[in-house]
Amino acid sequence: MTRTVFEKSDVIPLVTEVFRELGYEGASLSKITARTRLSKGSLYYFFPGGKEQMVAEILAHIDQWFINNIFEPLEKNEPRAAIDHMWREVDAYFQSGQRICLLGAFAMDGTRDRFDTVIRQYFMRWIEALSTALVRTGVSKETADQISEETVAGIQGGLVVSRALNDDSFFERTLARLAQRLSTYHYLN
Amino acid sequence: MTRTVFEKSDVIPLVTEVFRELGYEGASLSKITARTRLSKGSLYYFFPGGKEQMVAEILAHIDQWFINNIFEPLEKNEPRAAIDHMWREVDAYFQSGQRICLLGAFAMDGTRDRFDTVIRQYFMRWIEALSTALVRTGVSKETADQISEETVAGIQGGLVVSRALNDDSFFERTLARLAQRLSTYHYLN
DNA sequence: GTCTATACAGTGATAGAC
DNA sequence: GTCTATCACTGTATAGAC
Repeated sequence: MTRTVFEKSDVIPLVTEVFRELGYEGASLSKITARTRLSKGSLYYFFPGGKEQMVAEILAHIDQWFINNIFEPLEKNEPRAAIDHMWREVDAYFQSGQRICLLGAFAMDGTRDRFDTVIRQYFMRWIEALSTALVRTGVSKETADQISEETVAGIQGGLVVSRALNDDSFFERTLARLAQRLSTYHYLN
Repeated sequence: MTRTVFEKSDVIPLVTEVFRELGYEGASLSKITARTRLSKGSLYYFFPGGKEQMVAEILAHIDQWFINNIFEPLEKNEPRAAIDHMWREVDAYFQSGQRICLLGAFAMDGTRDRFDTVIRQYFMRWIEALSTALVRTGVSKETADQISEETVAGIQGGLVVSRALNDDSFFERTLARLAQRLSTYHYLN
């Protein structure tokens, strides 16, 4: 009889996948226990606040990952390199479209109201960080804002349609087109 | 004491709004009865198959609306006029971003598996209908497919981010940019 | 075609043993 | 830090009166 002992940092990725697959309301405690192999007791040990706390911590965790791996590089590093880096990270993170964006998905249903602030901040910072990088390549603020909005929305749309069609190649093509278009702006400068 | 008597065609739009706001799992029968002012008894009279049947009929209804108002015009009418018409209808239908796309939202969670076929067909037909119209303006098949994928994904992404930011103007800007970009293709021909 | 009453499974959450 | 047992409540669905 094996007994696995976890700490919270092990648990979060496990629970995250369940919410990603089933959504906030769809991820019932029994579904979560079944898929994580953790009992309700253990779950409430880590998250005394229940589902709401789980998701709050999951979203904070995802947000932090994007800050570290995408937003801050865009804000601070050499902009063209940071943009290239963003495309690689985005493709890897979303597993070529097989993984959805939890913050985007939660924006679409009643869950949004609960996690309003994190969701808004995440998208605002992504758009602003990308715009900042573009401005540093010499693109005008107005153009940079426009193309950043278009790019971030394009990624989300790619995830939606790719999943709707059940076709990973759709997401790949979308990323390639967006990256191509973005580069036509910053290569000019 | 007033008593309102409905037929199914009256009920579907009412129920649709509830699923749009709350998602499949979030829209419990008690939430639906509260918001539509119809009792469970009445609901099961119209939809003996329960929630699953409700959503199946809702999605079929939405799909049919898009076929009549957007897809068939794109496939049959003068292409540039049909594309202009599409932009107006899309903006009106999604109420400038305040209304989400149910088929897109359902693609993002566990609901997708239940309504797999309708969801896939809807997006495939939209992309193909738009591509067909573009080809008829003289754009090459390859370019038309590309720009159609980009446009449909862009609309979905606009809805996601607009709602995430809680900012209708984001959706409006997204539509304007996509329409502008699309026109640069078919105006050339 | 409307409704209320009811069944009973599944829900989030807690207590307490190990 | 793990678990099972149990709680009150909400979930979907049905029956039957009007």
